[in-house]
Amino acid sequence: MATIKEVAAKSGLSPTTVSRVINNHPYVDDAKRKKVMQAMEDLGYVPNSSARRLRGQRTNTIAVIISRIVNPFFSHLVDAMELIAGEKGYQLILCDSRLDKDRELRHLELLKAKQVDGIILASLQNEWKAIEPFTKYGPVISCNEYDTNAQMPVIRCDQVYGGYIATKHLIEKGHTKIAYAGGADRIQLTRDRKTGVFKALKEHGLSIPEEWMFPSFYGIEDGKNIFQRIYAMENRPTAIFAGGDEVAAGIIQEAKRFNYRIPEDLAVIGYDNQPIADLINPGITTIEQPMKLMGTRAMEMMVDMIAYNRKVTYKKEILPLQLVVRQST
Amino acid sequence: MATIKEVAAKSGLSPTTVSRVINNHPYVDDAKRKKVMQAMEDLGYVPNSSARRLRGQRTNTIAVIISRIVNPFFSHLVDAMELIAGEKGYQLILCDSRLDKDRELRHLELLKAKQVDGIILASLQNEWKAIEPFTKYGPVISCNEYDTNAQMPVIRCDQVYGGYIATKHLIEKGHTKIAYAGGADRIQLTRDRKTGVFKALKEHGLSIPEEWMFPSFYGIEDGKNIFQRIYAMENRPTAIFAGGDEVAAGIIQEAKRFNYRIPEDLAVIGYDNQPIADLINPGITTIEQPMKLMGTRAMEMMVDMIAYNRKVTYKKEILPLQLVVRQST
DNA sequence: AAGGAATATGAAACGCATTATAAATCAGGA
DNA sequence: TCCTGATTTATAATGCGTTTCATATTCCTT
Repeated sequence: MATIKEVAAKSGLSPTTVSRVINNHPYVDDAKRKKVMQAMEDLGYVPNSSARRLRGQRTNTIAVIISRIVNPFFSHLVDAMELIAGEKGYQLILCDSRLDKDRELRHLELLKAKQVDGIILASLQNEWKAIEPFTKYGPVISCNEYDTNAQMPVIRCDQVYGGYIATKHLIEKGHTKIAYAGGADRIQLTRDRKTGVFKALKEHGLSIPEEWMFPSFYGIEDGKNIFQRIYAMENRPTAIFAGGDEVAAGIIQEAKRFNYRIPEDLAVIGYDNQPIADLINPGITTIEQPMKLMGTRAMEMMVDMIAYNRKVTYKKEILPLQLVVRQST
Repeated sequence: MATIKEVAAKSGLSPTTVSRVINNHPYVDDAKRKKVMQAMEDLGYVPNSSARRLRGQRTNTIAVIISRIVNPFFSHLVDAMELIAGEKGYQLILCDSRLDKDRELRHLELLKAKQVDGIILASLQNEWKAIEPFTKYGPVISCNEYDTNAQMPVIRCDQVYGGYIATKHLIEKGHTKIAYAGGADRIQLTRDRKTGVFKALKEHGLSIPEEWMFPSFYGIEDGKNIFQRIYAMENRPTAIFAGGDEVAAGIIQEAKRFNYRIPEDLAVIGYDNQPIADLINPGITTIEQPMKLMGTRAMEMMVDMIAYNRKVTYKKEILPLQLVVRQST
């Protein structure tokens, strides 16, 4: 309600001086500083954010685009980002692409309108070609998801390695009949995981028959379906690599319903190490992704890029992945 | 980069006309409208959001304050809000109070600085007295959480009823030795649930010894602790009301580790009907809260209040709760 | 004591789009 | 033909802090 002018009038000083007080500039007489503070207090004055943004060409706001906030993986990622953003004095705009290309692009427009200082992409439905034009309006970095030929900084994990150690673990447990249930192949992250899986298999002279490949499956229901399909087979796998703990959980739940023993009849390995992995019985052996760390680093990097006017040329940061062994394998 | 002036120059018209084109005002010659559109296209012009905010005194941004985004209850709530906000042309700022009073108040400051048009409070760590001063700066409504003597609109569920039907269910299953694990009593929602619990008990001449009251427990770990404490007792309850599915899940997991049979040795009822409730074994009997609906209605109400300049005097909206029976009772 | 740096303050310009006001043009009615 | 009202466009004011520039003091330094 009150403006800087009114504060100036009330304290008998100019708007300039009031502004100096607000922004902790030096060169303000102590007595006058106190007068201004008193006037601000009396009027309940708070600087208008829109005016500051317009003048300062900064919004102190960062957008994060994820694909599904109800996925615990993303909520943990966002949780870490929100914490750091707050510490650094930024607001966080939450944008959910809902796995939709156009929604994702619409959210990127925030940068053009200078409504945010930067965007963290933890959803990557579009190709680099579609995203690249936005990068000239401000910093854009990707987090978790990635695209090798994209020219943007990225914080992610080594998915090839993740697929590799998961499969290696199954092989070491004596399995040779391994099935694969991953996400869509159009996503590089998924492709890389698959590469890791096959790398491990190859090293041991193994492979996966077409019948045991289940692409594009995500949720618990999908997991249940997968088990149904396996159950109907004549030649069944003895182990399965699932590209997510939710899918793994679905497989396990359904398997139990059919009195299939886990891991004796079917070993299941998940991915992400989400809370459910430790909750269901048997616990899911899985690949832990450092979501907190990823969110933290991504936000820190973004804040740095904004501060240094994106002259910082971070390339990429690859965070560690590790196997968490529970009872499902 | 480009401003409205440059567009005006390029199209040989005034900023006013360009503005009219942008805002679809009538009274613009068709030929000129096209010229302007062409110029905007050529320059890749997008109106500066900060300038529009300053001039229009509107931000098209709404903040939602929740207490813990990693709690599936809140992520579903936020998911619904984000969807509606997007449909109505608003951005959503995510604020996590992390169960901290001061953090919550700091987030409320967004309204004073006119950084948002309104705030949805799905976290309520502060008393009405502390929140009330903010309401004169813009619409504030509460969602899920509430405070009966707060003078603000609210979208919530009938928690007394929830506690009542949950407990009634346990009693109908033949239990008389019922324990209670809720949240902090300083939260009205929790107090009301407790009131419902005791109402049902009283109707059957039952009560809960002090020893079986576990206040202020929230997560899975808390649930595990609670079981430990029960297990160490001489006189153990045969059923427990947990104020959240996570706590219920923790209790169940730990109980299983000690070969306690659920529900034979200990019946457990949760609250929220979160995904885990259906995932773990045995499935958790719980009280379903309509999170999607709550989020949707809260956002719709907020948008309406902003549109009608909060002359709308919505009072409160109470949404249905219902018992979902699974195997844990 | 004189010159220069450091300190202190205000007037005015600026960031960028919207809007109020004014003015010009044109159609239709008396 | 003159007047009224609808249509079209432009100039200037506005929203509200921050920053530049100019000016005035005070404090050192040699």
